[in-house]
Amino acid sequence: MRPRLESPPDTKSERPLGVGVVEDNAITRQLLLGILQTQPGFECVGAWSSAEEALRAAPPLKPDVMLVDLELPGMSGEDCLRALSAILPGTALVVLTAHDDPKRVFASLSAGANGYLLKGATPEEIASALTAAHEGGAPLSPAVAGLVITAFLTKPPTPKRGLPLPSLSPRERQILEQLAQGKVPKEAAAILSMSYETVRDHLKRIYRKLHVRSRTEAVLRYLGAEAAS
Amino acid sequence: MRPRLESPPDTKSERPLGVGVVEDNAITRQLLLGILQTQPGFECVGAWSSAEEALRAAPPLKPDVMLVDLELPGMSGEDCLRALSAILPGTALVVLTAHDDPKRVFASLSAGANGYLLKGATPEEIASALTAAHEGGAPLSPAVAGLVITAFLTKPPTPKRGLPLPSLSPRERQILEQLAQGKVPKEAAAILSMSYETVRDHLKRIYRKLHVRSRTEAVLRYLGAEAAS
DNA sequence: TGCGACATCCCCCAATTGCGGGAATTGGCA
DNA sequence: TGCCAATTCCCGCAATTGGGGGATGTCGCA
Repeated sequence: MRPRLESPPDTKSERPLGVGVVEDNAITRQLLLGILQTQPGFECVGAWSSAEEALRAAPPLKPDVMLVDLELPGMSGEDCLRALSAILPGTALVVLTAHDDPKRVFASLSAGANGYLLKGATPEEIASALTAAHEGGAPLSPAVAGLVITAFLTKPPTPKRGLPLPSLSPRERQILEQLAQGKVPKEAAAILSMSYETVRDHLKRIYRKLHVRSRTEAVLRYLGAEAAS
Repeated sequence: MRPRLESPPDTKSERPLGVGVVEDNAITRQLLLGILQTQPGFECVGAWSSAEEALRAAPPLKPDVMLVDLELPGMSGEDCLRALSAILPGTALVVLTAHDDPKRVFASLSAGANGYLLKGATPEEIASALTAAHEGGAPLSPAVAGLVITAFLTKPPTPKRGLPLPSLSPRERQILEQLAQGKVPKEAAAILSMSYETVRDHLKRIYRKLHVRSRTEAVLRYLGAEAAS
């Protein structure tokens, strides 16, 4: 699990929030520093261009909040988050990245991120996100929150797949797996980075091999349900 | 998965967002209307003081977004959300309430809410939340997002779905049952002795109620709810 | 007596799906 | 080296699907 910031705010109000920044792009880093100076109530205690540097220098500074980019050279952003949350349990971690890839979002959140913002957030949004994170909240960009909610509401199907499913090639299995997640062929194509036509092609073969004639039936077979026919 | 809000923004950046408000407290309602007038790009198409009134008057107005309070006289806010999302599938629903009770948050989200704001949000936050919701995002107040994330990360095995197929009429269940057996709509119609058109008609309603957009997804939801217990 | 929920059926339309071809590439394997 | 399975993509076509309207009839409730 993940310790969502044990130490609530208690100290709030007066003293400015100590913020640490981990961002490899110099331009962006400067931009963030500028925002922190502009928005009232923040004080940048440090800015680093790599996870390694931040891990070395941040601990003694004990920032209240850290803004972490995910695209870092060397150690990955997720590993950086994991390490930071272990070393600085009282520090809120807010991811700021251009990606809204579900994988990275979930990886970051389970690595200890308290918030997740997409680049494009306004200075005001970044500021209130930092404050909210420090106060125990989880500031998420709407697009990211949508992913989390969807994932949250989409859990029912007992994941006991991996059953027999004879003669299905690995690629065919991957596609079936997506359909079993409720995706439509077009989405599956995008997710697996292949042409929509190719997915349709694999589907033809899947149907023949499983002796079914619709997506729904194929998924039922895949989930091990006993579909009549 | 809910495939939150299928219809992305048709890209209508110019036209102001049509907003509907459901809030029983007159003071708060006026306050919201004032905010909508102050913030650029919004146009209030209606404000109602109860779920019943909103359900009666809103449909023909087809608001782009609706701000819904949870504390309503008569029909509960959650039921109101469920009904609205069924009747106005293209309308984004944003909850605005003082409660951050996990139960209500989850009930609202699985009832079809696209966003969830806590009272105390600033006019700017409300405005950007409405826009984000209309664009397919899920604006959540940080405190609410924290609940969702925690719930998401704290449930490896039994997810515990929201509700066991909310408000499906008996006939609708029979049809879903057939589809879950692998039948195609035509066969289901024959088995249940009704017109193919009627089955299609029920399907439309089932999709709306379950927030899905394909037979496969509906069956997955059905099976997931069955596996409950 | 009117209203709302349910159920039944119909029409239309655009998009998707299922299914039949064809074709090129890759990597084993005999 | 030739064959084959797996993958990738495209074209076309008929049927199905998802969604938008309507319209009718029953039933229970106010």
